[in-house]
Amino acid sequence: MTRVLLIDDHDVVRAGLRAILGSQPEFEVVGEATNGDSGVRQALVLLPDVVLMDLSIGAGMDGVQATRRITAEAPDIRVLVFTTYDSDADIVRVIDAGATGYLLKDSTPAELYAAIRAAARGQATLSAPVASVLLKRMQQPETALTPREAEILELLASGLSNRELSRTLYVSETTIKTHLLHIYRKLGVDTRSAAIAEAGQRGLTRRRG
Amino acid sequence: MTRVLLIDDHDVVRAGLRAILGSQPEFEVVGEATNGDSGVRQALVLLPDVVLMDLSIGAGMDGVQATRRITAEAPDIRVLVFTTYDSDADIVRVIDAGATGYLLKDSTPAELYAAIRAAARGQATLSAPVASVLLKRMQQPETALTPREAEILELLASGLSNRELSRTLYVSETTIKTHLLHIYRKLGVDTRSAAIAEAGQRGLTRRRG
DNA sequence: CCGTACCTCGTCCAAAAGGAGGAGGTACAC
DNA sequence: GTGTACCTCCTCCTTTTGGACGAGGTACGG
Repeated sequence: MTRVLLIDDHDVVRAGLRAILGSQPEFEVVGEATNGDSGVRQALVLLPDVVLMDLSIGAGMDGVQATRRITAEAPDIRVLVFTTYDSDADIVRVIDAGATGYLLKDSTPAELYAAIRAAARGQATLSAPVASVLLKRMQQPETALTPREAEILELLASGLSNRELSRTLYVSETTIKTHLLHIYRKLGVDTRSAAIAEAGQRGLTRRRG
Repeated sequence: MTRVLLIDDHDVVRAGLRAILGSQPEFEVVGEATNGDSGVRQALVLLPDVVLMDLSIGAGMDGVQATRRITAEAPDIRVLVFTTYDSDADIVRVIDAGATGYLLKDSTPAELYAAIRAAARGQATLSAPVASVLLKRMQQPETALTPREAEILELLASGLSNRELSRTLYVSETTIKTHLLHIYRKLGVDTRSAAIAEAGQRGLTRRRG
């Protein structure tokens, strides 16, 4: 029996996961949470085998932070990211945060079962589009953004100035400028506008809402 | 009994909707489709009271086109858009295509029931964030971009500098700057980065090949 | 221990962009 | 004709970015 904790702020998605996992005797949904704080708390109390984590869980602690907390404080819990976007930046950051796998929400039930089983055994699973993003990145290592750079690019793409970036991330404007220059080189551009456009092309942006 | 057709390419979402609607005797899920073509065909055959339509249903006919087809050929069917994004452009386009309502996927079951009941009676429903987008737009009609401004914003969003814009459009940099200032005021921003981000949010950008 | 990658911060300078204000031209509706 | 909306261009000024250095700190694997 594999014990699963759901962290997702969409009622419909949680209901779907309950229905799909409930139809298989090998899985048991032991808890649900709709935000990062509650999710982390429940994970540490319930100690599930696998956490199914949505990355876009709204206000407060986001999915990446929640993943980091859980894997840091309870290394035996496997965090399987289950989300809508294949944002390049998110993948890098959440895997860096300790996630065991990354599934897109258009996965079939069979893929979901397999991924949870694999995660419970500690094996990694990536959705095909996600895997291809990472593979492409391996083949062209010079374009690989570091986690920090990916984070900054994502904020950049939401329209922040250097000053706003520095205050958001609690570092100096100089640091922001340095990161941006590195990002520009890796993206092959020389203005922030082109970097934002390129980020959009590469699907590195996050939608609001 | 309200007969509902689901059009969504996510297994998990369809399972969730089945579970949530199935718990209420007033609703019956009479069919499911995972793409626009199949969805339109089923709608015209099954003649449900309400279609729950995801806008991002991948390749082929998209959600807006499918909505237009269904409402054009079977005006008695109410199309309730049920999707993740509150993209400004999508909302306007799909309502123009004849959708009766627009719900975000983070709606609660109660909101979903109410919206389907309302749609079955022909009444419109909009999620709060969606309604606020439309209201804001109604209240500030001066935010409409002129054709020239829209053209410049689109080029801007591809990363061009003022000089590149001026050369592309055969006008002076001064002219570009003037247009940009007008665009900034209409978009409520004061930097090109924020304007690009805003353009992305409003779906005003074009993807290059 | 050493090398490497990453994140951080600094200076100095040049280029680009933002902002205010004015202004001439066309096209079109009333 | 008058008014309005739009596109075009100008000057003068401040602020922001981009670019080219260097450099200290941490973390990690060989």
